[in-house]
Amino acid sequence: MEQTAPQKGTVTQRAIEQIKAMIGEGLLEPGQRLPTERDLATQLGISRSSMREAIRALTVLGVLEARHGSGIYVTQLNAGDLLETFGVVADLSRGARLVELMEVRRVLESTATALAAARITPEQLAEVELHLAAMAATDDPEEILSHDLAFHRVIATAAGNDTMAAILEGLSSRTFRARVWRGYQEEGAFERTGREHARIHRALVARDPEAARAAAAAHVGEVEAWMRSQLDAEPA
Amino acid sequence: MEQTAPQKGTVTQRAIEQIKAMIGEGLLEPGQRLPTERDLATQLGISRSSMREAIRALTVLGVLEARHGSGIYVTQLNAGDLLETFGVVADLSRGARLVELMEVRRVLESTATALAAARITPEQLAEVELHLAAMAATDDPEEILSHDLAFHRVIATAAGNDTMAAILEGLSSRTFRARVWRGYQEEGAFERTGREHARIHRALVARDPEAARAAAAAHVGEVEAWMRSQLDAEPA
DNA sequence: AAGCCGTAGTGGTCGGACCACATCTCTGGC
DNA sequence: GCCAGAGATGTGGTCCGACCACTACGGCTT
Repeated sequence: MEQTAPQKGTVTQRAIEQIKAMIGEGLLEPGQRLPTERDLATQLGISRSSMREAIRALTVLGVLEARHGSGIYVTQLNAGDLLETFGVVADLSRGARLVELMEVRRVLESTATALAAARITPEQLAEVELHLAAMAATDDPEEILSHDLAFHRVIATAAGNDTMAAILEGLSSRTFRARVWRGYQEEGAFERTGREHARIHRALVARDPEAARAAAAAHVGEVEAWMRSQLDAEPA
Repeated sequence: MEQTAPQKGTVTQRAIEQIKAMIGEGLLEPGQRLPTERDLATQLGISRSSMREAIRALTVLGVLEARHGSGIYVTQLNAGDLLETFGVVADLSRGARLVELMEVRRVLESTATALAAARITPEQLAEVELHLAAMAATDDPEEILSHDLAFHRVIATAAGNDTMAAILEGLSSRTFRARVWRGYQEEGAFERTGREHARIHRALVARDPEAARAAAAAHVGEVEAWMRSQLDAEPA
């Protein structure tokens, strides 16, 4: 009697764990192509349907990538691939957790900005200035939001920690930011964010990590404080 | 001609987005029971197989929960539920990204410990001391690891930011920590971590946030530095 | 030699059948 | 009358087989 699978959980869950384990043990390298769904199902002794569910699960986690007509591949397992799901959290959060997320962002963003102050390259600094100018040149909220995101993305990248940058990216996902901004910008917070961005930029130019940390913390803290007030106003 | 679905992406992906949107718009409350798989499939005009893949995807993301024989439910959407996937990232990361993750953990853990110093309750402090004593009382690595995790978990909880605590939890997932410790503890780092824990505890007792921040940063920083050296030693 | 086109192979979708489990209902005995 | 047990019902879990949509490759045509 061969009892290779000790019957724990659903077969799909088992398949997920097994594939994860294969990757963890290095049996499957990033970018590598997996056997076909049909073969995988046979190998693990389950039906193709169940195997497909397992693959779909690992796909949304950013571990696998399915290309129609071609095959299933292991992703590069970059921080960005794996942390994409972080955006889901931000999009589904409301009320108190939004504030908590902003607190996390404040901590990480200020650290990232401080690191960037020490490490940013002239090219990256030029890019920062480009987005800064673009924000000042228009009053289209959509465009401003777009450059705002890019502004912080460049800085996060310049910090040199891809993982941290990926997390911050998730905490700034488009729908998330759009939701916050909707009410925020209507209170004349436009020019203030402009000043704050300028202050961050000055700190980067001066290569002053502490000033950069303070400026970034204040910048995110402003939004955080506003959200806190909103939360108190209508605790629904 | 009704073209409700403008044909973008796979039907499964569309189903995932639609359910996510329903939750985002508040049509589905946390804890609420969804229609049956069969009904949902009919409503969205897709097959049950595809719907099941969508449900499975949202299940691994911690958004939905399927109970065999009972139904499908929206989770409480707690930070813990949604950020459980964060552990996957930690488990699948190697080499440089491990160091990056530790850097993120250092930043968040030091902040959380600082917050805890200001907010921790006597009960929580007693729990901290309990794990501290337990770690000193045994030399079984498994048990020490267990209490080490609990030690930091209590502190993270005491910080009052569930989201931050959930992220730190993911960054300390059992398999992740076990992998790091395997080589780490063999270098006489046992007593050092003991001293570091004691230092964190003293800062908490003294309700000194800055001392707590420094102690936590040093604690995580030690491991981080060790990992960096390992990375340089064998850049494979 | 270059481009076209057919074909085999792959993931994507579908429908149906059956199983395992949870829950409620109805029955029977106490 | 009440409670425990057996049954019926409905649910998610698994499997199968078929077909569609797309990609990639190779041979064919020009």
